[in-house]
Amino acid sequence: MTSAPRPTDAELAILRVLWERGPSTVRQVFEVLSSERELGYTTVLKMLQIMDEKGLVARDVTDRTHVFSARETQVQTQRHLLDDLLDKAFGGSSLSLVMQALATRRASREELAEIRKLLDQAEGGKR
Amino acid sequence: MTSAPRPTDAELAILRVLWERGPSTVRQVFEVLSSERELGYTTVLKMLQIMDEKGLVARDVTDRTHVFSARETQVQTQRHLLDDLLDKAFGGSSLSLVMQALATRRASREELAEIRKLLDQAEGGKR
DNA sequence: AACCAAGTACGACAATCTTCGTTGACTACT
DNA sequence: AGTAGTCAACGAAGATTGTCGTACTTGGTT
Repeated sequence: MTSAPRPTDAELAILRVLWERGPSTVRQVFEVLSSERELGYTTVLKMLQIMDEKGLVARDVTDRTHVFSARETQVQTQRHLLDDLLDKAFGGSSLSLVMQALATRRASREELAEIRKLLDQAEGGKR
Repeated sequence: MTSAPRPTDAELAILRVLWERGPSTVRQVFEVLSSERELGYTTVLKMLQIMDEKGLVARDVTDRTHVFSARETQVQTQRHLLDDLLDKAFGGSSLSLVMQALATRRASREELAEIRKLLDQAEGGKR
């Protein structure tokens, strides 16, 4: 069996809720999502059914009201998505990816300092 | 008119060729792509027609054999994709994105130095 | 003028994505 | 027992993606 496929945008929105809230019922996911945008309860349900089939989420059927949880951690998924993007759009060059990421100007000064610290560690560990 | 939509995987493969080669005919793109994997000439043609409609590529109709070129530079597209991913999967935190990127791939010491230099510039510009 | 190679356009198709409406089952309360 | 509310399952519809086959067009060569 191949590993779980890349989540779509709508699937990612659901995963975000699962990562934040932890294991949740359809209704709980629906509440969060419907407060952000218009969508129906059954839409979320169907999404979760599909994501279950794909192996993106796990489903606890113990109670009548099923409980869903993300199968991968947010970090694992992030890594996969980044890896994918690296291949598809950056020719595998993590350097240019990082450069672009820093150039978006969305990084605050604190974040930059944080990254610098990380760089120190990375270089230290390489010695 | 909204800006060009996010290119799909197949579209990115074509854009890669256009970025490398510069403005190209369908046949030229087809040659490159079909050497990597099996696909038909008309598939590439159709792809480019769609990408033209979407505004991802420009088309020069002067000659009978049309010439297509990417409307955005590789860097611009990379930035958009990164921005998108940042929103959808990283909660807008470029810090964690960069951390993941650095953790995923073994960056060489030269690359790390390069990134450090970039950091200096970024911080300097913020002052 | 007739023909052929190379090009574009059109339409179709299966697969996937996203969205629901409807139905049937179960629960809890009268 | 009957009824109102909650829930999962099913099926469907419209949009997008990725892939071509076929048909039409045109410019160059006999």
